[in-house]
Amino acid sequence: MSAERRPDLAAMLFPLGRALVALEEPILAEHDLGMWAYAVLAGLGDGPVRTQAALAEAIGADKSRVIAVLDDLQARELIERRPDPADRRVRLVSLTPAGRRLRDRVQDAIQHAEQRYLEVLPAGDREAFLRSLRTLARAVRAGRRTS
Amino acid sequence: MSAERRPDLAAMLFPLGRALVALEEPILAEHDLGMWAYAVLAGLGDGPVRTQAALAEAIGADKSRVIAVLDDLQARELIERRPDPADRRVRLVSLTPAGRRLRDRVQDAIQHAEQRYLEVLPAGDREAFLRSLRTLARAVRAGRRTS
DNA sequence: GCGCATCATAGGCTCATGCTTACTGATTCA
DNA sequence: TGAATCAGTAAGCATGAGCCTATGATGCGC
Repeated sequence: MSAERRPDLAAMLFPLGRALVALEEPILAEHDLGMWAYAVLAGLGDGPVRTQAALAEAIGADKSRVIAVLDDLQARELIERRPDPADRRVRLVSLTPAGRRLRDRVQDAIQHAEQRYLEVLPAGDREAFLRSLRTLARAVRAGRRTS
Repeated sequence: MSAERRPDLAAMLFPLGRALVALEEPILAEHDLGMWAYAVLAGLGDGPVRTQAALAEAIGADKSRVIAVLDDLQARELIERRPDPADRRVRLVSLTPAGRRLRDRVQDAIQHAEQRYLEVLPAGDREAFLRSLRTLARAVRAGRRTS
């Protein structure tokens, strides 16, 4: 047991991630949302409003790539983009009520679908798994900042 | 607690995966290995020999994309590619002793680096997390086959 | 007021990926 | 024997991601 030969983390995480994304795709397609669009909606949920560059970085997207997504979401009245009265260089991005509703609906559907995967885990492990994932995700975000 | 608002699994898995890959890259570069090359070396470890198409599918790569990788690994005498005497259409791919040594060395280095991430988890959760990951990764592989 | 930094935006460039087609040699089956 | 199938190989194409630069508008320190 000294040298437990487990597969590398990345070797297990990536197929899992791909499978999860494949799970999300049909759900997002139903609501005419792309991955990035959904990432924006979900990312806006955490904080109330923010600046666009920060939003892009928060969801791990390229600054220039997010703009087209925001344009589309704005045209569909799912988000609002207003110039900050305090600093008119930045745009305050916020969810509209419709955007909030859509995000909730999609997120519910996705998390319901995810249950199918989580069900293969014993209840105790499932708890610990989700807790660990959140801890690690937070650590990654923190690491990005300091490095 | 009825509606626990956790982030979607994919939203946590993907940044983690990216961070893990970023962790591996410098280690692989030290040994002149690309991601796919390492995936092949690691993938060959499980079974003793196999057919190329099966290998490609096992590591989630495209059949045509793997060939160049195999060519390179073979040129460096890390793998062996021999026609199967039983069915001369297929090539039996196997690690050479040098290939096995390299894979072990790299895998040790990678898993050592991964510890830095796992350390943020309490010991009990870490166990459950790794166990869950393996279970889920297996479930994904199984799901790919049946669907 | 002037120069420098910052934000949003736009465009382009490169690369890896996934997908597709075609060709060759080998096998299997009718 | 002949036809269909299959593994490996090679090449091409479309897509999307990351990255880098430029521009216009604004804010801030000097």
